[in-house]
Amino acid sequence: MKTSLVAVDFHGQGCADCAVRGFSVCASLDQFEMREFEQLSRRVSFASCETVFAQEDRSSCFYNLLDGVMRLYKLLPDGRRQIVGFVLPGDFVGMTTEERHGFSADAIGPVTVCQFAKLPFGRFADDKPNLLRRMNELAVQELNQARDHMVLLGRRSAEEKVATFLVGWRDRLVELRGPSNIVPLPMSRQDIADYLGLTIETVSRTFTKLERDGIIAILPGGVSLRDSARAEALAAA
Amino acid sequence: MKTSLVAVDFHGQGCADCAVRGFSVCASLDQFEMREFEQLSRRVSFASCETVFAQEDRSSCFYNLLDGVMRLYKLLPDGRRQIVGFVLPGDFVGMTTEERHGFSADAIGPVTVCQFAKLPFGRFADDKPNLLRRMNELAVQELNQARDHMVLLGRRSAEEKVATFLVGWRDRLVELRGPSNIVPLPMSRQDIADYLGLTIETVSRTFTKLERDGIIAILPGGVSLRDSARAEALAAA
DNA sequence: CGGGCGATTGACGGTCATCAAGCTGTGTGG
DNA sequence: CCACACAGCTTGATGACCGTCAATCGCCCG
Repeated sequence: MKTSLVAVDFHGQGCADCAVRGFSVCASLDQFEMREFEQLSRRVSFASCETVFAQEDRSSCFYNLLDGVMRLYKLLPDGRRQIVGFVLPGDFVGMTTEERHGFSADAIGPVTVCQFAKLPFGRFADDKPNLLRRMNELAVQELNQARDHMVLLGRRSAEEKVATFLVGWRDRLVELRGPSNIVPLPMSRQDIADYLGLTIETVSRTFTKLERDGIIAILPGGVSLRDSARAEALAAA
Repeated sequence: MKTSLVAVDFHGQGCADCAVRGFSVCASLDQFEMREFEQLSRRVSFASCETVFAQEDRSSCFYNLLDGVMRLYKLLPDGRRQIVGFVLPGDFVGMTTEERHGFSADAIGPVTVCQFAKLPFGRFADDKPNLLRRMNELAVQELNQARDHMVLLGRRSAEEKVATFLVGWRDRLVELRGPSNIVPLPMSRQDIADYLGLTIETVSRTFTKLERDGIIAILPGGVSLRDSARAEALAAA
């Protein structure tokens, strides 16, 4: 939970060769805007488990994940934790008009982000309807995911929760890296539990049940979807 | 669940005297933009329990609630329901870039909305950064609420859920109608249960428990927060 | 080899869901 | 005015699912 930076590059090393150029916010910018935008950004790396920002921090920056995985979570005063999302490369994080973030973000494994100071970013975006529309699009998309997750948390059984998570996580990785039924799980069982509103023991038991039923195979660092049709059925149910 | 319109007024009867003028999307518009905007909108009323739009409908309109209360919900194929939010006057609903809404909205009691066709609205907004920013603001606000609700659904006990709901609902009504610890509850127990991820029986039992403990008094059509400090403590916990 | 951490498994219990009455208030019709 | 019906809510009895507590396993790394 230290928050020291591990590496800093002022003004990135060019957006042109950025891995997430095509599908993040910046996709909405033209060549010239891009050049200007580049000046606002800064590449920053974090080591595994470092906190990128915390719930109570003043929200002075936005982040665009370039590499690695992050978890976003909220803590109750007594320490209960709810993970509200996992972040993959290309995802835009921290957008808010509030004074403080309202949730924390930390690195699951080493992470590189593209960081923007909120104020100059705001000034830059102010007269760029295409960028504003793109940000709207992203916010609405996240809102839809959030609502889907509410259904999961409020109305689904442990088995459905785990299956839904695995299928959803696979689908996100497929978008990013191409089709495969091998699903790497960089996050811990505790993270999965806190994402699904379960305990670590229930997650573990459910994994083994799914394995016994021939739906998945548990591998070191992930699972394989042996019977993705049945997994998807559980997820849809 | 009929969806017939009850009353229609083409081009509203003026935004100038609109009850929610001050705090909805339109707050970001100047006099001249407003005049143009007025032409895009249309006042529509719905009777109690009518569906304003359904999950699978093509998302052709946005809505601004003028009067009444609505519930937004998602249904699983087997009929389980999760209410993802209650809508009060001034709230903006239906914003999406997707083809279909993804959730349903229906009236709890009679309702009046200000309706916009998506396409002309989009064209109108396209070159109005102030409006786009305002929409961003609203989307981000909703996203924050959604995340708070995830914590509630995933990590809180029945008693905390109910207390949090009552306090939160009171606070929203206070914003709208001024301070009071009388909390009208236009929605049914079933609605509350589906919002909190509980059953109707658990909600009912929890209400009576809170009453026995002197925290609330159950009134016809609502409750009174007798000991709002303790209610808030439960909600914060 | 031994320490340590994360994951798994087992035994047990509590919270909340389920099933089933009963209650209350409101509207209807005689 | 009362009987009746009906819908929404409350209450009770029971049990399942999942949380809790605790022991063990497996693996990595010193």
